Amino acid sequence: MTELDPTPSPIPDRPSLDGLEEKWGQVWRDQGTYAYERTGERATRSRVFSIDTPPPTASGSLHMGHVFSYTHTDCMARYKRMQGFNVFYPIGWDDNGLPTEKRVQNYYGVRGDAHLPYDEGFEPPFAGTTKSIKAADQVPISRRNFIELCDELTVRDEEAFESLFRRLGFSLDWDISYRTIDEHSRATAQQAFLRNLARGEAYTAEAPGLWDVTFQTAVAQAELEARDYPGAYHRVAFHRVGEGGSAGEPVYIETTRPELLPACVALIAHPDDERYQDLFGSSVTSPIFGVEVPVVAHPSAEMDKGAGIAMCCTFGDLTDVIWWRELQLPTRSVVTRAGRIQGDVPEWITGEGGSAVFTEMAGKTVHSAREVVVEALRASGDLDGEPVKTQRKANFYERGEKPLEIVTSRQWYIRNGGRERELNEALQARGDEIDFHPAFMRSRYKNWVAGLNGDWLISRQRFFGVPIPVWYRLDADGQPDYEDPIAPGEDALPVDPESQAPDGFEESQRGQPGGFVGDPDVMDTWATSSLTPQIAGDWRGSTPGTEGDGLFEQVFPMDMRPQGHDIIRTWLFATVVRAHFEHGCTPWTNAAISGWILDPDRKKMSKSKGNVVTPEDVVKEHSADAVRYWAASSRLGTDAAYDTGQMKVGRRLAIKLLNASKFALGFGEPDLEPRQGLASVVTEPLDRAMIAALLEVVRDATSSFESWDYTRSLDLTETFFWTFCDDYIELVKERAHAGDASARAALRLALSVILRLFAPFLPYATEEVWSWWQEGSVHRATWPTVEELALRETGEAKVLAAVGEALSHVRKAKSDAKVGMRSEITSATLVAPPGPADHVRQAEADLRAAGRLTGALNYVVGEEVELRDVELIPFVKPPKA
RNA sequence: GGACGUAUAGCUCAGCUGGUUAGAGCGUUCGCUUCACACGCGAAAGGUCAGGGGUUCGAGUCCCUUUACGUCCA
Repeated sequence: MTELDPTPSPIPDRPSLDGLEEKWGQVWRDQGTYAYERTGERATRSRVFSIDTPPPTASGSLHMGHVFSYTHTDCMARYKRMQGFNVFYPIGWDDNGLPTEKRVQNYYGVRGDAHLPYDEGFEPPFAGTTKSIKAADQVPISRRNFIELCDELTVRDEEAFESLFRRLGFSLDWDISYRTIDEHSRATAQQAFLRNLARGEAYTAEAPGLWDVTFQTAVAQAELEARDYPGAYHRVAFHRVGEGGSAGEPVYIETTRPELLPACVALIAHPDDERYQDLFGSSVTSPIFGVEVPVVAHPSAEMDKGAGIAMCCTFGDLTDVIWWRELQLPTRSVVTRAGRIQGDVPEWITGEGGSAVFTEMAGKTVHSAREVVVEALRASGDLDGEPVKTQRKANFYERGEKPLEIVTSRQWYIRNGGRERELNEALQARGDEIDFHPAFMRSRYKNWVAGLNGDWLISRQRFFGVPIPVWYRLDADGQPDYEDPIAPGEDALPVDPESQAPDGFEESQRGQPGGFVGDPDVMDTWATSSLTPQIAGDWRGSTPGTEGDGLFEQVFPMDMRPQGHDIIRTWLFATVVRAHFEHGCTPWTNAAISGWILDPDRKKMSKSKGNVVTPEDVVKEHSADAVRYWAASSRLGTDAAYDTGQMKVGRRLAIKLLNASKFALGFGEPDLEPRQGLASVVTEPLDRAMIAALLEVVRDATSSFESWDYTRSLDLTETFFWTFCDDYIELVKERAHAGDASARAALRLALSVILRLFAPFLPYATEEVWSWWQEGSVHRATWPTVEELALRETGEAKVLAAVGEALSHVRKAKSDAKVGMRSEITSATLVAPPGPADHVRQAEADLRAAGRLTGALNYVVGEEVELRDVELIPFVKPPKA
């Protein structure tokens, strides 16, 4: 438990938010205020609230979206902590993968090249000193040098995040941290993979797949982005095989990719299409290249699009892959992994004319090759009309700039229900076991799972990632045996198959016939980050010094997964897949989905639009409590505008809390018998009424938090607080000043509760005020309960409301008369229904004091409350002495 | 084309299972140096609840439909 701060802080003369972040940040850090208790009676599943914190991409830029969603999580974490839970709130960094590689390339001006040897004393040409560098100017360095730079830069990037997160007061346990590239994460990811492999959930296959030519890596379905891409329809003539093999009647197809003509393996039309009935089963020849291909029927051909008949190439798009697989067509690839046409004339092109055109295309990019083919089609008369420009949808890697090609390669997959109905249904059903907040986010999950059309491709041909932990035996000819990979033992993890030899082999046998090779690939980032509960919770039980403390059983399945809705298809789904296979359950019971931050024009904030603000500056300008207030004012699942106005409101609220607290405490303590509770001396009707109203707030604010609606909790507390300041304090200040125990006790009782209700949202201001008169941290105090507000005689909340309304009419009278509030009212008549009138009478003395009603106050029964026949003496400021 | 969401005051948003005269904050206007706060206090103006239809004694709220916007998937 937290030790008390030994130095009491006196109430300052002029309370301020300045310096609170430094002051309390240090105290929380020193005292371990938010430390998870790994041992002891609270270290048990039922008393733990565990959070699967999103590991930010350290190489990415800090933006308001981080502030937004992490604040949401922190409010829940703080509430649960005050509810008595032992909160497991780790911090992780997602630093492996392509984003880091790209940043390292640009920052240092280098490029990884697996063929180069390690250079021990390598100094990069730049260090953040260049804005952008062309690929050609990047210095090629070895894989190991490259990884060293990745490590170096991510650590630096993480410091910037940590500094911001600490300043915002996120109650993370900084001692429980991981990086998705560190040894523990690599071992965990490899162990999970090897278990998937052993159970048959991971497999390798040689298959056509999406390939990014820029990054030279395979890409998964979840990383696709369909974008508009300019293209042109080319109407091209194929020919029926005529008498004696001569070119017969033309059959026109329309294609946006004529350069793939040499890769054509069939023409496809819909089986019901009247126009092509007589062609099905026959063959046609391709123009220029003269390759004979069959005309076949397939239901996914679109009758109403173009000519209704399409050419199937290996491979132009994902439809080609489906046709190729389902119709068992041959493979005739011509595009290489570099995105260029292969050099040799393929064996299926035999004619002289065709070979000549192909030779001209060889080595060219697909774009240039297209021009060659179009020119040849024009010359041969097989291009009908001119190309018609169009906008087509093309698949892009989400980080890439060129459309993806489809190439055949050997890759690793994890089953995810994209090819098996039963598994798909089981994973959809997992979605029903998770409470999504808001609930409609579940349909995003289900839509995605239901629409999967392939397994999860996890291998990447990159550098900075977790290596796929297997080796392959080489036969006598030096050919690898992919069917029976060699796996390391779990105790040996993590391994790097590129630098370590498998058991039973010597390093000298690497690449030798009869020896072995290591798998050169790394796993996709998601293949590691899908294991954040296992990594943070130490599933392997291998964190040094903590072996066997049973942490995983304390925290798993976790209570909460916070994240954005854009990564439901990736991070959320992938995590479910891993837990489903490994643990047979969902990884968490709740998924809290935050929205996005839009700029004030309702556009998504992004660097390219130049509308990004840096969170550090925002926090410095408005204060952490203010920025948190803005974030907490948006409910889960809703996008929010970046709104400095709302931050100013939060700042004013925090300052008001300081000032009002100082004032309320300044009246002094009530006289109490030893061990007498504050509640026992709250006897005046108005004081009891205020406590009764507060009791309702406690009840509703608590149930709101329980239903994950922290925004409502904040709103209820805030609304009460303003009434407390504007009406209640105004009404009782004279009585409290005079020493009345009921008022003084009520003020302190209410303040204690209000501070705790605000604590999850405004951790700095509440902690500051708490320190003026209470022991320990407000953040380890217990969440307020209805019981602690139980008075000897229960109050009637309506009394405060009625007196407040009467006071409001008094103010209006003065405001209408344009006189100051200090003006005295010598006579007035209050019109009110009997109920409210009676309520006002119960606290008439307080009303008189606050409203400076010195003379007669008459009551008249009426439907509407109003103040009539007001006689007042305008207050005149006495001349300065 | 499909799924999900949104539409309430000039702006940002509440309004939960249908029930007085639709609320808040910001902004605007007017006023007040009230012994915690001018980063303050008080007051006021401001809405055909996107359009249409239906259910109901009663609809911002439920149903149907149209429109617009957003996100995701084809």
